[in-house]
Amino acid sequence: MDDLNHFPKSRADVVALLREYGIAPTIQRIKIGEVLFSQAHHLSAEQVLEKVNLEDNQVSKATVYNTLGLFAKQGLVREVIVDPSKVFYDSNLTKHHHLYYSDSGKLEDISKDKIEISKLPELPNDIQIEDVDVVIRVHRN
Amino acid sequence: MDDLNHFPKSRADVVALLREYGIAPTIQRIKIGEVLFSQAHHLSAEQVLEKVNLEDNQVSKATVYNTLGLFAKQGLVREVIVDPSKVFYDSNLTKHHHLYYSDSGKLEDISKDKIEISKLPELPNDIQIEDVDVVIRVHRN
DNA sequence: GCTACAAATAGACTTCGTCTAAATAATGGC
DNA sequence: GCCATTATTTAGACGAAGTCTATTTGTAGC
Repeated sequence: MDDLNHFPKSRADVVALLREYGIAPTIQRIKIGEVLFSQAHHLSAEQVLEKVNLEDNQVSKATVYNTLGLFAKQGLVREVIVDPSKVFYDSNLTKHHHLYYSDSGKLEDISKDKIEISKLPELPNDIQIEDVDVVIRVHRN
Repeated sequence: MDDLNHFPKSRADVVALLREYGIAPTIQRIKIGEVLFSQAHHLSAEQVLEKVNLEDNQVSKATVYNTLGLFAKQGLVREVIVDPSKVFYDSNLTKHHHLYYSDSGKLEDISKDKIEISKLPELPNDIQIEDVDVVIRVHRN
């Protein structure tokens, strides 16, 4: 598999990425993908909606929400739940953790090698782990 | 300091707890405290509102939200942000982590000794760490 | 071009949470 | 105790994020 985390991605890259994750590439999905994968960042659904419709109203709210949900389900983006008021969609496909500024609402990545979890609990067999999220909540003095 | 985590707490216990955390014990705050500290659990604001007003309408919505916010600010309860649709208030005062079932929305505690974080990133001096939250997101097969 | 299914749409609606302005305690000074 | 001041509570309007429904549009196979 090629490097999944080069940014920005061309339209063709986005189409390939969608296919790779089993998602039929429609015009709207490609557009949303281009917004997400233009760089490694964290966008709320509302921000995606806004960015997608900068020129003209082209993608509806329902489609943005549906598409982000689909992307997340297929593992193409990661839902980051740190802000009580909205979900962030993270286009960084590599494993990593998060630093959240509760005063400003800003969200930053922490690379995987900066945090080490040396012990995890045992879980029943019928339970699937989706993710182990580490969030360091901070604020400025 | 006495054991902060015996449940259930009497009315007098709740009053003492509020005082200990610098919160003036009003009728409404005591009532909300009694609901929270009747056991170690995770309640949403709406659930607290409902439980507090089982008999009669006694505490308003605004007061419940204000009070939970105040309790959290003073460190009396912990806000747990794992569910995209609502905040949970955790009455377990000891350090611990969380197991979240994304299918059912159920939230469980994981005791501190089951997870070991052996390395954390260095952060600038002007930044205060509020919390290091570890959430294991799982679902049933 | 038909048929059948997948995807997108507008806009109403729900839910959680916040805000405002007014009423009701509680507190300190005397 | 009485007044002035401050803290707390309240009802209900409001806002933001996200969901739902019914309809329309697009697409694939034939």
